[in-house]
Amino acid sequence: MMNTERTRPDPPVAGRSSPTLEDIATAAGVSRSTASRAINGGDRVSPQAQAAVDAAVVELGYTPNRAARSLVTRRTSSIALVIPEPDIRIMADPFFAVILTGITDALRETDVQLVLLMSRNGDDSGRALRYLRGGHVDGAIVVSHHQADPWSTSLPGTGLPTVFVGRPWDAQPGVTYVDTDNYQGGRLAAQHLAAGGRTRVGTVAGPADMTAAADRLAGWREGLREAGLPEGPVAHGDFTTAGGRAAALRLLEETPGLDGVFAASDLMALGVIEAVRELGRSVPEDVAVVGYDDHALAATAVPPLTTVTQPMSAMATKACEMLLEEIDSPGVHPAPFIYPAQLVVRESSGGGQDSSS
Amino acid sequence: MMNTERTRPDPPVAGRSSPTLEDIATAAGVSRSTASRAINGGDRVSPQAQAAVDAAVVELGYTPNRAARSLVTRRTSSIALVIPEPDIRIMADPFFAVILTGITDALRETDVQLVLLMSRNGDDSGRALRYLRGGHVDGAIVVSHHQADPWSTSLPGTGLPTVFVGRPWDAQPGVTYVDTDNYQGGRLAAQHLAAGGRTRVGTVAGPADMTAAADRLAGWREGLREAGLPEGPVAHGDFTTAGGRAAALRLLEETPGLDGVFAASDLMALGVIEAVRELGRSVPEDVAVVGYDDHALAATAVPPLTTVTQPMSAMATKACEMLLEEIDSPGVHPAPFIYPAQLVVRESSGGGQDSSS
DNA sequence: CCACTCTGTGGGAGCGCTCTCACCCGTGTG
DNA sequence: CACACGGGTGAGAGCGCTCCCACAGAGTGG
Repeated sequence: MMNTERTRPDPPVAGRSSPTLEDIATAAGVSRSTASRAINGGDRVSPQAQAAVDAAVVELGYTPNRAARSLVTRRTSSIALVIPEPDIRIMADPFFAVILTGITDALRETDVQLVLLMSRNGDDSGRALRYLRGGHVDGAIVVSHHQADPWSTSLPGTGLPTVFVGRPWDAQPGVTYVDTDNYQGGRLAAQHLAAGGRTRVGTVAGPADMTAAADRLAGWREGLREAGLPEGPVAHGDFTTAGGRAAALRLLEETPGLDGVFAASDLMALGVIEAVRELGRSVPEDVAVVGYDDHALAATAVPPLTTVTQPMSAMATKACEMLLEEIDSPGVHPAPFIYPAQLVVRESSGGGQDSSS
Repeated sequence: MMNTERTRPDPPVAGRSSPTLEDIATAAGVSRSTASRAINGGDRVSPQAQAAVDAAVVELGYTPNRAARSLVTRRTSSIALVIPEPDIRIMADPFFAVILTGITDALRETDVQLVLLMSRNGDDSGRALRYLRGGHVDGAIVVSHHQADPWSTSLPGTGLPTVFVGRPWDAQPGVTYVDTDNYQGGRLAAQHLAAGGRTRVGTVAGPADMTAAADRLAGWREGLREAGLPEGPVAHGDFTTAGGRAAALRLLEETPGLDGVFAASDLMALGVIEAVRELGRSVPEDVAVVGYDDHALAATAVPPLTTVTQPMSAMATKACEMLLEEIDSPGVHPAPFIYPAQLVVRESSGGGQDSSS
């Protein structure tokens, strides 16, 4: 009646003394070896033995002790997600939760756990690096790679399977990554603006030290060249709305006659729209705006944002699958996987009659 | 044939054969026992031995094998962050990254790792529960607790140290949690609106199955009562902008004369503002709006949002600290920690001349 | 009929660590 | 001078698991 909670006789901390493999073996009337085989996908196990072990597992509520298993297999059944901390603060909104769900999806059917590794600039990345080297995880997914980050250079050398989300700088052959075709995305934006009759266009690019930003900018320039348009002004933002707004203000001050702006992220595009309005001009009538990401906010923005898709969740899932593959067959380095870029036309570029409002 | 599986001399996967404690001991000229003592905060170790071991550790780049240590100590040096997956998709923006950084801050000086555990509704929470029970982590932080979630009832019984961020339903005495004074926050919102001369007020409450939402609503009602205002209409949203907008439209349809709305989150408040404008009315002139969270977006919204602060990052840090404490001294259950609510007055409620724009 | 293979099984070693225990030295005490 | 005492140390026993190896028995083939 008092529900005495057992007053804690056993291990004071995590994991009240749970049944061991030995217990299972005894209960099933087999040896520890056979029990182990039965539990680990039973090769060379008779149906009776298998059934007995299965029953014992259920009855005793057995969970293999990861530490013990890990000690001998030298596998940890966990992978790390590495994120530079400044990024999470800044890019939190569009990026992070989506990546996480993507990874979780890929991990759902495995028993692999996700360990989060946030690294600050400088010293702290040494800490993270040491952790990764220490064999505490079987592999790593690295996200949001800046030029100054040590990951792309120091991680592949350690032999730790690593997959980058977004092409890292100086990607050595053999380095695995997942990305979208940012170059093509930038090109599509330019083509779209040109096709809409815009002639004085500029761009709010992303941080110059990220490949995604650099590629989008390069593609954008190429697209303009192809369309016979002048290159136009470039301002850099930090992928946030505030940064986009500030960059757009610089752009519009420099080139007041601008009639089209390509922002390298949807959040920045939102900032661009703000800026344009603050200057008493309208979107898309006076200035067409194209974003990037196809973030959830893009469709509901006012006006709805024309944007280039970037299937973040799918990319994360893919990255995770590639990592698991690389872990399972070491030495194999899957080729980079690049998702095609795709333009979603909505009203912010003046080209959309698809959704009325 | 060529690539015969066994040509690989050392562990094929993570953790290329790193030095063991034995290696350190040999290098330092002491026994394994002494090396172990020296490494683990050396009690009863002579200065010379300590120095020799320290030097060996640095020289060989030794990292203790967590699995081996964990096997004998029955500690894993990792904690879980449990998040219901639907939440992360919905509440991603304001919530998640901030909590994560808060936890990371608390963990920075420890060697404790964060394992992410996303649980779907239903079956999957069983999976997560089994993992938590399995002794794979030393403790858990549970976030965004809905009434239907099994955590508050099933986790405390397992003896696994657990801290909730946000008071769980049916919080038993002894259950540890961190929260803000949501009741007081709701009350402040009501008082503020009343003080601003608003008389026909309504609220866009959060999901009825979350304590934070329920408490804010209860506080709001109490505040109205105190101010002598009628209770006014209530609509429920899901904490998102779109949900807030929809709820506000219902509210304004039901009570067209509304001159003040309290939204239980900033995102919903943004949706309320949208809705008000769609109906051709203005904020704050026609309708005053108060949000909740003091999200980054609140300050930069147009108009800047009056809101109640909720120090999410600090709460997460605190929760993590309490968890570590509970892990270190089992049996001790820190009392719930409640942050006070605080109103930040900006322009959306018509009360703010603080920030011009 | 004696090799063999091949399936199913159990014994045992050992992964790298912590922790108990016994031991060796000082030094202090009766 | 014998004794206890306690700081510093090393040997050894596992923690729970996987995996190698040996071995029994049932088929195959020469």
